[in-house]
Amino acid sequence: MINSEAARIFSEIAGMLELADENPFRVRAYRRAAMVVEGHPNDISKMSKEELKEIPGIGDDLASKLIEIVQTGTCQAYEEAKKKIPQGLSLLLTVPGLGPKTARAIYEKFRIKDIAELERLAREHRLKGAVPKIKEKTEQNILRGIGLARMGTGRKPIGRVLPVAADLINTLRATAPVKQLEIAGSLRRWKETIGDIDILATSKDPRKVMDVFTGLPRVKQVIAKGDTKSTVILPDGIQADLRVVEEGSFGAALCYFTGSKEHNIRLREMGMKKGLKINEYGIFDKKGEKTGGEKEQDVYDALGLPFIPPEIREDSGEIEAALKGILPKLVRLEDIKGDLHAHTKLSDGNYSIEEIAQAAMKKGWSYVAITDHSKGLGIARGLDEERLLEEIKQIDAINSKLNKLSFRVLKGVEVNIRTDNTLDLPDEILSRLDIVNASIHSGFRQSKETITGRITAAMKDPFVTTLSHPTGRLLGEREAYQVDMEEVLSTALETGTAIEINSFPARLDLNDTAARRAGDMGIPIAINTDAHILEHFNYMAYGVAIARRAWLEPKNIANTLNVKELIELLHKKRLISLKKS
DNA sequence: GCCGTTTTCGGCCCGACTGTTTTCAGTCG
Repeated sequence: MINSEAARIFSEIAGMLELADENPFRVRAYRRAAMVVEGHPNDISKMSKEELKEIPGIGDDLASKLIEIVQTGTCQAYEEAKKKIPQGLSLLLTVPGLGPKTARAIYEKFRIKDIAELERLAREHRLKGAVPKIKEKTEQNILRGIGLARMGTGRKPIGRVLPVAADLINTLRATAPVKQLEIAGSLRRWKETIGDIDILATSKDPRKVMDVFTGLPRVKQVIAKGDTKSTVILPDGIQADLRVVEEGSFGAALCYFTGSKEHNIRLREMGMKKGLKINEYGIFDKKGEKTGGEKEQDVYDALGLPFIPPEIREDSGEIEAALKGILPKLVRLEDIKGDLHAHTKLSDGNYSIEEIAQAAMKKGWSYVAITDHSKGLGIARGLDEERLLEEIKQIDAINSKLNKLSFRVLKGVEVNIRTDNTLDLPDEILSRLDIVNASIHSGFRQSKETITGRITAAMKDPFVTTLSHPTGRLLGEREAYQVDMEEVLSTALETGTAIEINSFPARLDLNDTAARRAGDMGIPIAINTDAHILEHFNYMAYGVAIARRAWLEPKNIANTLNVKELIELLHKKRLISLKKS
């Protein structure tokens, strides 16, 4: 995706300008541009200069640079900055706790080539004394920063962080003298990866809360401990911040610490124009009198805005929509009526069709699709024609038993898209199924054209109802395969094929930006769990969160429909192809 | 570098914590 590439270039330019001691506001302009380009729902390579300039934070100059990047893959300013700033110096910035000032001071003295060299210098205490303002403690901090960087304190998939955070919240609620306690930060916004856990609390005894927090047995390291704010490292290198505020400030602080930073800056700027000062302590009028801040809604009320759900606080149009009163009515977990992607023990799942049906009913759903793998996926004991026909019979039998319960098991398959563009099972079998999820499980390294060709060919099959995990990525494990998302989406629209948001925490595929694009185009989205064991049905919350981040409403989501409407929608393409032939 | 019914120039969010300092700079969020 060219957007993330352009964002990377801008972000690197920002870092290099900072090292060159450039105007900090110029640095900020590049940083802001990097974020808005990264999060922009449209493909920038398809936008004109005028359209680019419409994006907040992109002016004449940066619009030209974006065009340059689209056309040449890089831009003059980036290449020149790279020539000016030595690589060793840029590398220093990757160490947490080392900022531009210190990095430059160290570099000027030692001309470091890599991090290993920095580590050696710090370990041998050769920084202390040689570089101003570096003493023992700073050397230790540098070594710790290097360690953290190696451990990967980078962003982690939300699926790994959320359970840790939930556990932490429960413990604090039980053991610390807190009144209110909430998760804030990117976790509250359900970003797909999380940098650290932000927790906000109110308490009559903040110091005691700090003591309890930093003293928890699971805390591996205390990075900072103050009267109202502390930072610790938990197992797996997960960082957690806890902050205690006054009760009257809780709402303002919750808003502030939920972010995003860009969203907050917009709110503060709007406040300034109204003569209000908004910070984490509250809302203050011209005289400096506090006018609110106990509830999060106070902040939005002061600005004349409706409440904006945390998932869309990214300054990607939500403030404009709120001003116009056209915020989306985001889909909720309780809007979901069923799951269209689940595996039984006939392929690589662990439970029977009946057990899955029972678990789905317990969730309050009215249908579940059984979609075992097809034969090509030998490793998952994929089903051939014969075994699939047998499974269909079983489902028919179970449905006749369930008839009275107004619950339906849908007959389905997750059919492999083979490397030669064909599907793993013939149409005559697929035509007997309610749900046909097509997906790629091989040839991940093929060219963009080849993969895109395989996917679009599959969607042109009249019996394929859904494209599953469209990019094949596994967060933190495997990159997405190369695929022309724009072409995939337009083919989905033309053929009437739904696209999946796979809720598996390591997948979250489609991601939020692509899903938003798909929703804008009017493509039906299926939020599926891809369950292999019964507990996986709980992952639906992750998929719904991605859909919310993508601004999707119930009407965008196929599995908010009842079973009759659902089948009508997904089988429309079958009827059209019948008429043609 | 961006942005503007107060401005086309002069602003740009701002507070907590740490470490090296005797009053503050650097980093982070």
